[in-house]
Amino acid sequence: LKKLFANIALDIPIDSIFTYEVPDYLFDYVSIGMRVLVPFGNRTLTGFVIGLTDSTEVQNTKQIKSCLDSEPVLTNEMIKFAKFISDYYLSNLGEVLSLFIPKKLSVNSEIYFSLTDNYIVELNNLSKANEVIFDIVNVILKSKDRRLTKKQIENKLNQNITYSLELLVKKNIIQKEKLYTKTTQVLLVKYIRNKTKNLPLDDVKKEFGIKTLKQIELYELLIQNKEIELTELRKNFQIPDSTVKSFVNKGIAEIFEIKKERRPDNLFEEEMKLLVLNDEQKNAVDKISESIRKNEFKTFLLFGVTGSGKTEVYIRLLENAIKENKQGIVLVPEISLTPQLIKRFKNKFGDKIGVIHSKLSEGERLDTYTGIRDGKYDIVVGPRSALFSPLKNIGVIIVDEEHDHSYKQDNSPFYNARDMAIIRSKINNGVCVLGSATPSVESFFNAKSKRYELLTLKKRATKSALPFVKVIDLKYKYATDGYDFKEDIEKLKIKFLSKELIYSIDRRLENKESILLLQNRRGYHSYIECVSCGLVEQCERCNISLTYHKHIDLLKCHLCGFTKKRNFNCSNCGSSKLISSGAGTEKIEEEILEIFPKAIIERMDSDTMTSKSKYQKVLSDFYKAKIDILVGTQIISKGLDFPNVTLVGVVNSDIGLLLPDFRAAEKTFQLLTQVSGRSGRSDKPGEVIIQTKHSEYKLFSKVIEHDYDGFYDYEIKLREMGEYPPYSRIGLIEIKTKDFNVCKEEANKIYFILKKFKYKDYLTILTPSQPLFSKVKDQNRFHIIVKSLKSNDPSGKLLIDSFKFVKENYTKQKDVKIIYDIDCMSFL
DNA sequence: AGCACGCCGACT
DNA sequence: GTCGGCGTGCTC
Repeated sequence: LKKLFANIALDIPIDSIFTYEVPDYLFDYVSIGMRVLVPFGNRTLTGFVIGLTDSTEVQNTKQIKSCLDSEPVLTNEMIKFAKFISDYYLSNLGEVLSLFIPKKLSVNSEIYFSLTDNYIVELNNLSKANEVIFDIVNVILKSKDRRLTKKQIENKLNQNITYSLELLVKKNIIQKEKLYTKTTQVLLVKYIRNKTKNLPLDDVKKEFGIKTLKQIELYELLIQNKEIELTELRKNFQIPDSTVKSFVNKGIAEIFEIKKERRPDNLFEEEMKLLVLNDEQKNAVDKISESIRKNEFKTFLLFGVTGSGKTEVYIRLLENAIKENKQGIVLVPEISLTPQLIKRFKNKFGDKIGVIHSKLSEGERLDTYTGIRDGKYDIVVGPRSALFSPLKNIGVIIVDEEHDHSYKQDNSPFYNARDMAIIRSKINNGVCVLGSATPSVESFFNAKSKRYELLTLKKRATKSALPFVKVIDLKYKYATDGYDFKEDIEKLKIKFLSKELIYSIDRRLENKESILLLQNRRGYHSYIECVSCGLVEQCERCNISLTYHKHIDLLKCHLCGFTKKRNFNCSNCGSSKLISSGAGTEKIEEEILEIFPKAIIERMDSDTMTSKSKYQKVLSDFYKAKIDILVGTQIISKGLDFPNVTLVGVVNSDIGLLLPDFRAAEKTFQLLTQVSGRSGRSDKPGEVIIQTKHSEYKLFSKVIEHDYDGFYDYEIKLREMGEYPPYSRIGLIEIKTKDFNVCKEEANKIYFILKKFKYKDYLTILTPSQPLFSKVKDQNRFHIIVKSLKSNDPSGKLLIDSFKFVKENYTKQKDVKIIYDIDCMSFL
């Protein structure tokens, strides 16, 4: 008798594929790309079928329990793509494959504990019962379905209960049951319709004996409408359920269900503008569209200054792709996934576009997913996760703001969606378009070396000029004395705003123009220092000072979220002489309000933008010029297009500039250029005022001149000298554990394993070091950085193999966490 | 990652 | 003997 085996990838952190036997009844049913339920230890897990064979070396294979899909949810293309990611980023294949499927669609088993029917009797029989036993019984009794998992009980009682639980099971007081996790379901909406072939009311009265007012009302409604939603009957027509029920019982009407798609609504309104492309835009659209038409894999770098109309180019490209019966993905950084951008795409593509973002409900997520899979949408817009959309015929993948660091996932799998967009395009013989006003040094290097085709948009689409940028060095801020103010601001204790900036704000307010103020730091004061002993209040769990947040009157850790009350005396020496320094958005908002008490000011940072609607409201109000000044973190720097903004102020551009990161200058240049681009987008000329204490840095003069090329030329030389990307790949191994010495020891062990790697001489392996945040959430951290020159190792294979070598040879100690991060973005 | 199993030590 | 805390090793 012939047997069939399936290779199954599971979403668990084990680097292995498992082999299961396919039972007879699934023989003709199971195929590659389907999800199946498999027994795993004493659990049941959802796995992906990635291969079928008729023989196996594996002994004692178990059988697949059931098949979850009637047709594959993963295509060969997706599996191939996932294999690449799994190999490149050293992550488990099942973990990568699960990126293609909404989490809540996976079925897993969970063991629940509930009370037996005669638990009271058995409890009394118990020779000696301790407190824990009663606690467990009580907790289960109080729970919703009278059943809980072990973890849930442990969380409620705050103690380990393994033994007592097993004892209770043995004594027949508690029983175990295996239940499956609930998956998100399709939404079915109930409708009612006439069953009497629209008999006139009088006949129905006679035949079915209806008489009450509500019944007559309902019948009239049924004649007027083919079908009505039940909730509508209740809400809009006040017809009670009992009336509906009586109709069903009498056979006058019937109830049926229709699948309803949950679509998130969009509050932002913007008129649809008819835009004519300029020559540069037209050229870009033509060139890229041609490659799309020819099924030619190619990567383009669309380098367009802020306001040059990149979005319009994207829209035309997608239009052309649809004409060729192809589909497209648009990746955007999460924070620029604004209602404004979505609205623009929706104006153009209407119902053909699916939007994904982090604030979708589970139901909305599922419906968007099935919509994409069933071919309802041709375009998907979303953050990095949208790269895994189940489109069948991808012609183009667009990565907007390709330089943005949010494309890199900061937990496993550590993929960079920008780089993987290129890979997925290649697999699909499609085109990848990287767009930015401030391309990453890596991408621009690739364009210059002809790996990508460079397309440049130098002109602003609206013909408005680029804003006038001025850098003010706060070391010499009194040089700007002599302005004539209506109120004497000398009397106010203004610490963070230069007179020049204040003066400009004043002018804009007078002209009823809007102002954007960037302060890339949350909170009120960044730290509190004791004058007597110099102690800075630190987080108890992290190696970072605490930030004071005035609106909640608490000190907050920006790494772990820990909060504590503010002390008025130094916790070290007891001195009451404490000084606060450094300003966050809260403090800036307050200073502005002191100077301009009549101005309408909103603050936008992750503390205030707690909900989607709040975010939409502020944006919408700012667009309609109901807000004069918007103060915010980098959340405000990208993608927003507000015609009334004529002044952008950067309160402190040194935040981030002085960090020990080879990309610090690049990041600052990008942030300043991006935020500058928000100014003067319509006919009114824009102005930008940048405050710094380090105007001697090269990047400032390049921001003033809007000279990306100049900045690049300067920066690329530093990269070459330091053997940094794009000349090399950087891999990071992070070792995390509670105990400092253990952490150091393990880091050294791994370092010495790396030193035994066969091709170690081709790599630069740096000795283990403590990162800037050497402790986070009570975990000490060590970093080992490995650089691999692309001239030696073009595909990165050597670097990846060296990490694989560590994985194979390092035996993990308990509680030590190891992270392998290829092409890491940050070393902090 | 879970989970079982088994060893050990503390406490009646 | 009872109870709870870990460490170890396995999962097709």
